[in-house]
Amino acid sequence: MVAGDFSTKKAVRLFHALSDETRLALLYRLKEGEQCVCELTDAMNAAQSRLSFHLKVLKNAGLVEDRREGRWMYYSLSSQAMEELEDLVDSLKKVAKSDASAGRCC
Amino acid sequence: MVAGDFSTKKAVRLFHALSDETRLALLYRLKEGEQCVCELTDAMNAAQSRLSFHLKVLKNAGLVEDRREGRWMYYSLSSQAMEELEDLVDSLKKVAKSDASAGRCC
DNA sequence: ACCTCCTATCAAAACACGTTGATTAGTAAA
DNA sequence: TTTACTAATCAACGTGTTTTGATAGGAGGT
Repeated sequence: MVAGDFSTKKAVRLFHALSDETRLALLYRLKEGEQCVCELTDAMNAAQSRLSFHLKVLKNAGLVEDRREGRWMYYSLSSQAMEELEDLVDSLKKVAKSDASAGRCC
Repeated sequence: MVAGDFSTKKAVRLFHALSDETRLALLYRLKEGEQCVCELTDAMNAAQSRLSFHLKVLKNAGLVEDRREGRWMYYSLSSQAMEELEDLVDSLKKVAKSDASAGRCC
């Protein structure tokens, strides 16, 4: 366990999903609201299979949710994931600033 | 630009550094305070060159700082990086929740 | 100077990841 | 049913990352 409710694996999946330019760009687009894949491919000028791949990574990390409407798939940010991300960063941040290992080490 | 003061590349580097079990374990150990590489290799039962590699990744991302004292290298968390990380997550989190794309898309 | 200790760096191998273009699946309209 | 459209999946390729064991550098001690 890394902290609180998080398994290390989940934390790794979350951070990995965030560690890519294309995926960050997708997330920032989705901040504007729900969008379908075709809107995203148009706006980002990217191959459909490429975005499909990245959206899947984001979905597996829990960062986005999808919804079908007719032929279209709509993606949106998961606000729950954002909370989790914040918690995770908090758990990293809370450093006791307990100055240090007073003794010699090795 | 992804947000505020961050270049996308910097954000990617930061998240990439965080997206690995070994590196997260290192960070959580360093929360207890500054430690030298030998303490970390002992505690984590890991090859020295492996940790050296991961500590370098963390350092390049700005997440840790190092300090030489005699033969030992001491690593510690960078509280500045933690602030930056928090800002970055904030910039992702602030979703207007502006409901959505009213119109048809494609 | 020599030896020992701690750590960084290197090259090679193993592995994981992202891109591409083609195919498949599912939906809707004609 | 046939056709058109949107999106997911697949395999192949190229690239980047991680691990490993060996080597080199730098600091102290003898």
